[in-house]
Amino acid sequence: MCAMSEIPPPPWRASRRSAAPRKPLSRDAIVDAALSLLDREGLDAVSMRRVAEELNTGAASLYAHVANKDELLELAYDRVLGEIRLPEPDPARWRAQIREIAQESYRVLAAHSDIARVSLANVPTGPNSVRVAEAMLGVLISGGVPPQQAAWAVDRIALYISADAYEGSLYQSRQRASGKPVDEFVADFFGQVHDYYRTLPPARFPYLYEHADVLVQGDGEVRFEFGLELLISGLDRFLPGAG
Amino acid sequence: MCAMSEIPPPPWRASRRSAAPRKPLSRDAIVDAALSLLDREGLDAVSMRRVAEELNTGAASLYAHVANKDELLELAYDRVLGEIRLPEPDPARWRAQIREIAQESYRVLAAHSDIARVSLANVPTGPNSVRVAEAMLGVLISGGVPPQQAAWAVDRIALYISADAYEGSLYQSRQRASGKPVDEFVADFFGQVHDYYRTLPPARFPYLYEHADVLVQGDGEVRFEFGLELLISGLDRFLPGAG
DNA sequence: TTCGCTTGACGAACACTGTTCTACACAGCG
DNA sequence: CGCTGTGTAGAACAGTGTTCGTCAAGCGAA
Repeated sequence: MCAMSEIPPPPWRASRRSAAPRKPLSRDAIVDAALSLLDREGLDAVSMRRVAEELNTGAASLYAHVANKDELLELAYDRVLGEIRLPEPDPARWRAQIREIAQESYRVLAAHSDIARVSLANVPTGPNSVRVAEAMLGVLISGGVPPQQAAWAVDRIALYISADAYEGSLYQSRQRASGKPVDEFVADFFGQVHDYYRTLPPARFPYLYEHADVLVQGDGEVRFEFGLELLISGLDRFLPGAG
Repeated sequence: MCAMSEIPPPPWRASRRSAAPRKPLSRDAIVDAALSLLDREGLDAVSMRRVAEELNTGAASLYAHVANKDELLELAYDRVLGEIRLPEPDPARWRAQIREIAQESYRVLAAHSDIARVSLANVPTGPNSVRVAEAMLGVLISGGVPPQQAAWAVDRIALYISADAYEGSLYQSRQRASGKPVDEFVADFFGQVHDYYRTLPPARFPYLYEHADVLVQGDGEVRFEFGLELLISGLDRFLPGAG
C-alpha cells in the first residue's frame, strides 16, 4: 500500500461507492438494520429503501439475501421472539408460569413497536416461534391440562398476546404522535371516551351510559392481565378432578 | 328543453365525462363501492383509485366526501357491523347469548373478507360498534357479572373476535390463492404442520413432537369456540356466590 | 335572464412503495 | 493473465395515498 490510496482515483475508474467499495451485507446485518429502524420509527417506516439506506446501499441489493419484504419481516419477528426468556417447567406452578411466559412475551413484543402486526399477518413458523410454543405447551401439559386442550389453549393464548400487543402498539404510536406525555394522553383519551358514552341516549344505550365509569377504568396492562386470567382460569374445568 | 340536448355538443365545449356529466356520488355510494370491491377481491384491492373506478370517476373526487382512506375503511367497517343481529337480553340465558353474539359477529366479519383488519388497526367508535358493545354489556351485567368485570370482558371478547376473524381471513385468502378446494387445502396445511413438528429434534422439543397430532386437530371454528368458551367460563368466579 | 359564487369533479403531479431488469465491479479459480 | 459467477446497485415499472389547481354545473340574487 502506498500513498496512492490517499488521493481520489480518477472519476472514470472510481467505484460507485467512493469509500469501502464492498460492504459485507449479510442476512443478519439486514435484519439488524430493519429492527433498528422499526424500533426508532415504527413498522410503517420499514421500507426496503429505508433499510438499504441504513446500510448505505440500494434496495435492490437486499434481494440477494432476502426473498422479499415479507420474509425480511418474518426474520425480524423471529429474532424478536428470541428475546423471550422462558422458565424451566415446574408442574406445581403451572398457572404462574403460563402467566409469566405470556407477560414476558407481551413485554418483548411491546418493546419493539408494532412488530406484533407481522405475527398477526403471517403464520409464524420460525425457530423461536416453536421455542415459545414448546415452553407453553410443556407448562400446560405438565401442569395437568389434557394435551388436546393444552394445544388449543397455546394457540388461543398466542393469538391473544399478539392481538393485544398490536392494539397496544397502536395506542403507543397515537400517543407518540400526539406529543403528550403518556399519563396525560391516556387521561385525555379515556376522558373523551367517557364523555362520549355519556352523550349517548340513555334510553337506547342504558348499560354503556350507566357504566361509563367502569368502561374507562384500567389501563392496557390491567386489561391484558384480566383477559389472560380469563383464559387461564377457563382451563380449570379440564383439569383432572373437575366436574 | 329542445332537441339540442340530443345531439353531442362540440368537443371544445364537451364535458370531461361524455354521458351523465354529473354523478350523484355520495358518501353512501362510495362506501357501497368499497364494500363490493372488498367482498370481491379483498382488502388489498381496495385502493382509492379502484373504488373511484368502480364509480366511473377519479380518485380525487372521493376526497370531497371522505377525509381519507382510513375514514372510508372505518365507515365500511361500521356498515358491516350493522349486519350483526342481536338478541333481546334474557338473564337466564346469558352464557348462551354472549356466545351467540360472538358467533354472529365472527360470521359477519368473516363474510366480508379481511375487513377484520381495519377493526384491529383502528379504535372502533362508529354507531354500530357501540350498538354491539351495548348488547354484550347488557347480556353480561343482567346475567350477574359485576359491571367492572363485564366491561373488561366485553373489551377482551371483542378483541378476541376481531383477531380470530382476521386470522381466519388470512387462511381463507391463502386457500383462495392456492386454487385448491377448502378441504384439500386445510388437509394439506395441517399435514405439513404435522410433518414439521415430527421433524423437530424430540430431545429439545419433546411436547411439540409428542403431541403433533392434537396440535393440528380442529379447524378454525372449533378453535374459535374453544377460546370463546375459555373466556366465558373464566367469568364464573366473578358471579355472585362463587368462591 | 344573467351574473357571480360556491360546490364538487377530476387530470396531473408528488413522493412514495415493492419488485425486477440489467449492467457492472470484484473475487476466486483455472 | 483471463474467465466466470456472485453480489452490488441504478434505473425503471406499476402501483399507492394525497394534494393542487382548474373547470364545469347548480343555485341564489339582481
